[in-house]
Amino acid sequence: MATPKIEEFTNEEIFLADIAKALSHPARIKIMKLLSEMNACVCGEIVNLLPLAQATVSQHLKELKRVELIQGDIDGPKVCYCVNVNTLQKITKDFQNYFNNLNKGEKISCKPKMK
Amino acid sequence: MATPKIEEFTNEEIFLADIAKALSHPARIKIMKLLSEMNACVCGEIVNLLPLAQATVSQHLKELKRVELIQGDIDGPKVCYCVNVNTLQKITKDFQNYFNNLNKGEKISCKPKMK
DNA sequence: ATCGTTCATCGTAAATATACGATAAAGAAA
DNA sequence: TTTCTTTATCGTATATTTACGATGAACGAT
Repeated sequence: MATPKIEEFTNEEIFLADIAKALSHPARIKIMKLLSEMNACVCGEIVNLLPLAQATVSQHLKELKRVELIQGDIDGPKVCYCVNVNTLQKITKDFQNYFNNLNKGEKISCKPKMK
Repeated sequence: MATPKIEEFTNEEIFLADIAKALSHPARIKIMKLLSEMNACVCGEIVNLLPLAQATVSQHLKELKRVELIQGDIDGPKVCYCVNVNTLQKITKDFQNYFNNLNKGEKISCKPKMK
């Protein structure tokens, strides 16, 4: 046993996984797209653009807010959502980095007889 | 109700979400990193580099295999895993595209008085 | 043939995620 | 005020995920 069993994940690994989790549902992928196309959008409009009930969409918005990918601005009885530009730029950079590093490997694949 | 309720998600939305799901756990983020750094790696080595039991790691490897981010080559009693370069290149491009489009918006944030 | 190693799968427990109707809260409109 | 609209939250059902020990299958070594 040359390599000692590792004890924890790094903060970076946890962070990237958490962002990936926030984007791991088609509804949330779409909400991000919608908000960036429309710059901002009230909740009700988003609900109409998704094949889901209002309560469910509200949950998905909450998950995106959790990682600060979006923010909501209360506007009378409505809530206007928009992309959080700071977070978006950070994760864009972080994932570009991550993918770039993944692509750096020598790409010597094992024999391709897949299990 | 100007916008008719949408019925389904697009294949692209489903695909991106599915890849994000495959990367939504620190162990799987790390496995991809390890495999790309080492080019290839037998399962047992991966188990030693993660704070998880062998059965659990095997499950995570299965999830990465499901979306074809990695492949396994049976080598006697061992299994040698490596990154699937084709898939990696595809998703790198797809996510770069997705993030680029997200960043294209006019970035007029709603008033930042958050909920 | 038997044994040890390696890894996937099974069984299972606990936690988390997804979905929706119902309700509550908050403001606009009457 | 009363009512309507909008949205978050509650309650709840179901499904999926995560984790691990135990077992089984495949192979190399003895």
